[in-house]
Amino acid sequence: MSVAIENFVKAIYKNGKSKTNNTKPGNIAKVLNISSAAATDMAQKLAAKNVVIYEKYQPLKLTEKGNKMALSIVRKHRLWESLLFKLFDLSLHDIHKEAELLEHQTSDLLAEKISEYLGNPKFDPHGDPIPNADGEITTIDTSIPLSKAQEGKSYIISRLISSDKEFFDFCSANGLKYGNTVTISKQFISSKMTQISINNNTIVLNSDFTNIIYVNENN
Amino acid sequence: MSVAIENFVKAIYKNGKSKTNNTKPGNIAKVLNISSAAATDMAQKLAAKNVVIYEKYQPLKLTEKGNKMALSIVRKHRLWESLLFKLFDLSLHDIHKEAELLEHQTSDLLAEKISEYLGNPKFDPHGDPIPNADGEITTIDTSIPLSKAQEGKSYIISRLISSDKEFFDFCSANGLKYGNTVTISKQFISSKMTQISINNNTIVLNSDFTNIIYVNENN
DNA sequence: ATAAATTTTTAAGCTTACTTAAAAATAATT
DNA sequence: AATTATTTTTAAGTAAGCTTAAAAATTTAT
Ligand SMILES: [Mn+2]
Ligand SMILES: [Mn+2]
Ligand SMILES: [Mn+2]
Ligand SMILES: [Mn+2]
Repeated sequence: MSVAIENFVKAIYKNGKSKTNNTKPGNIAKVLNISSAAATDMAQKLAAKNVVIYEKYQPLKLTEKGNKMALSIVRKHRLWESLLFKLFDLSLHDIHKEAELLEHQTSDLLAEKISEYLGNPKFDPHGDPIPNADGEITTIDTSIPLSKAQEGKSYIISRLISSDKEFFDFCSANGLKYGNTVTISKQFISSKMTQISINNNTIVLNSDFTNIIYVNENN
Repeated sequence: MSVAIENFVKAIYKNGKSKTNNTKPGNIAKVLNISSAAATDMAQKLAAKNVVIYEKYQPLKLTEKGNKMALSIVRKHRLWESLLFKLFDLSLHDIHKEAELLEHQTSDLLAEKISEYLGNPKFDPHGDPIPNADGEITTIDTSIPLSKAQEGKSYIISRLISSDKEFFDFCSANGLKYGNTVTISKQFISSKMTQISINNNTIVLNSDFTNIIYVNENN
C-alpha cells in the first residue's frame, strides 16, 4: 500500500475517533491538503480494495482490513515519536513531523525492534496510546481535558492533543509536558478560562488550550 | 526530489566509484531493477533539472548539484545503518534494507541529530565512510581486499562491500566483522583462495569473498 | 571492413495520484 | 416547502514513473 493510501486510511481512522467525527471525503481532503475530488476518487479505489466502505454522500468507514492498516501505521508513528524523543533533543512538533514520514518506511520487524528497545511502551510522548503488534490498544484512557478539571485539585498531564508548533513551543516553555503535575487554581466558567499552577508559575489558559491538554487525577 | 530520483542519482554515484565504473543508463537500470527505457527517460529529465549530464549513448555523469544530492543521501543511509546497528540486534543485511528506505525520509535536522548522538562517526558498520554535512568525505581509505593481503600478516577488517544476505550471514557466523582481526595463513595463488585465521578458527575463502572483504594492516 | 550481436533511444501506452470545472446531491435558510 | 448555499461527485486532463516493442546506434566478432 502506497504512502498516499496509508495517510488516507490513517486520516479516516483519526477523524473517526476525534470529536468532530467527520469522515466524509471533503473533511479527509482538508486534513490531507488535497481536493475533495481526489478524496472521493481515492475512497472509491479503496472500496474496490476492501479497505474502505464507500456509499455516495456518506461518511467513509474503514473495513476490518482498513482498521488494521490504520492501527499498524499509528503504531509505527508513535513508536518513532517515542524513539526520537528519547534519543534526541527534538521538540514534540519536530518528532511528529519526522514520524509522519518514517511511519511509511518501517518494516514490522523494525517496529518490533524499536518497541523492544523502548521496553514496549504503552504511550508515546504526547500521551497517545501505542497499539500493540496485533493492532490492539489495551490501555483505557481515563484522562479529562483541563477545561473539565476540578478547582483546587492536582493532576498529571497525560496528553497533548495537537500537532501545532506554536502550541508545543508554548507547552515546552512552560513545563506543560507529559507526566508533569499541574494544580487547578481557578476555573473561570463564563469566560472558559482555567488558571493553573505549574512549577511555581501561574498561567491562565483559554479554552483553545484547555480542550487539548488532558490530565489524570493525581492519586 | 522524489525517491525515484534520489535512488537514481545515488546509483550513478555508486557505479561511478565502483571498479566496473559503468554509469550508462542500461547499467543503472539493472541496479535499480527498471527498464533501460525508464533509465534513459529519467536521465533526460534529470539533465533538464541540472542534476545529470546526459549525452546520447554516453555514460551518465553527475553535475555538482547531483553529486551533492548523492552524498547527502549516502550520508543519511550510512547514519541510519550506524544507528540501527548500534541500537538493535539486526544483521548488516537488514540494516541496509531499512536504511535504503529511511534515507529518503530524513530531514537534514534529523540526520544531524543522529550523527551527533553517535559521536559524528566517520564510518558505518560496513566500514563505508560517512560524508559530513557538507557532503565531503575526509577520510582516506587505505584498505586492501583480502585477496591482496600478505601471507603471515595480521589485518583488521575495515569493509564488507556487499548487500547480499548470504554473504553477511556467513560473515556474522564466522566473526568476519568490522574491526575484528584476521591473520592470513596462506594465499593459494593459482586457485585464488585465501586461508585465514580468525577467532582461532581457520577458514578458506574463495575470491568471491576475498574481493569484497577489505582490511587494513594491523600496526 | 562487414556483419552480427548488443545496447540505447524513441515511441506509444499504462497506473497512480493529483488538479480544475461542471453537474448533482445534500444541507441550511428563509 | 421552496430557495439558496454548501458539499460531493463526475468528467476531463496532467505529471511522474514505469512498461513493452520497434528503431537507431554502438560494440564485438568474423
Ligand atoms: Mn504525532
Ligand atoms: Mn504520514
Ligand atoms: Mn548499506
Ligand atoms: Mn533508497
